[in-house]
Amino acid sequence: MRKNTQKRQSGCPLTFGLDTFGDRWSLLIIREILLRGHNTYSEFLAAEEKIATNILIDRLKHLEAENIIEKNRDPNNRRSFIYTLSQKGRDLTPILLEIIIWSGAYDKRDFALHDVLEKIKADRKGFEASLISE
Amino acid sequence: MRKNTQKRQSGCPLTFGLDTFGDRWSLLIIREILLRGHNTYSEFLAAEEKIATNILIDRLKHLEAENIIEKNRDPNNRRSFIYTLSQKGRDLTPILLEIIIWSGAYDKRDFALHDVLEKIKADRKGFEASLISE
DNA sequence: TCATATACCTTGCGTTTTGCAAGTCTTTTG
DNA sequence: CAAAAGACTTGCAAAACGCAAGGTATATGA
Repeated sequence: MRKNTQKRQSGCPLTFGLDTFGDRWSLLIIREILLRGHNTYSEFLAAEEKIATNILIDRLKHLEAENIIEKNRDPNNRRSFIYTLSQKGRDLTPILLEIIIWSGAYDKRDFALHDVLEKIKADRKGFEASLISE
Repeated sequence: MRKNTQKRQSGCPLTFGLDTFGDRWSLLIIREILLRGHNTYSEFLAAEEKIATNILIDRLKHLEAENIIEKNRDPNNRRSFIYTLSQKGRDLTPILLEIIIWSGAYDKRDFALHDVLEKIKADRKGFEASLISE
């Protein structure tokens, strides 16, 4: 497991953000929870980007340590855990939406989350508020 | 140099963004240009995060290949090159500002870019527009 | 109750990326 | 014309990543 991905302690808020969630996987996990309603380890594993199990568990632990996600037992299935976003995690919504908007403008292929982009275009503030408030 | 940091081709706009600028250094280079008016290799090297020379040149080439920055000779000093943001690069402004806002809320230490955060709080839209338009 | 499946991890190992130090090449300056 | 400035390049060790193969609980169906 990565050694806590050394924080650079530069005192810049951009650096702080990048050190906290700025790796190749953290925001994808947050996407799964925030925009797809996925909440379990196995749902995250099934995402189209195919995260490796050791990386996934490392990022889940890291995000939990940063108080961005919370881990609780599933009351209906004792094998399973439910990962949810904290307020700190939900407050990442504007960042995710801005990345989606930017990519929507410059990626001329694709489209997953097409519905999300449509919702953003239709009512950015309302959609954002619905995600941020619990 | 990294092998073009394989794009995951998942068709998700979030993935597209992360593949394009979502590493530990790209946004810091963009910060230097966008928020600090720094435009040269040696200015980037002098940033407080202490990027290594091989990583810096790799990211500059990558961002140039992605048409996010442009490289031109300094007309006043033929040793030097001037890196500037393209429109595509300036359009990353909202993402940077949202990260700064989030970190401003959750990083209870210190502060570089304190002036930037103040400007955002005072007039988010106006400040953002001034950065995005050339 | 016993085999099988589900869900969440851990471990080992080879590959890739990063970080550091040192060196090169060209242009400018005193 | 020697020294400095500016932009890289190279080599090597350390860290992070990615894959495949376990391992440990809990549930489920015969």
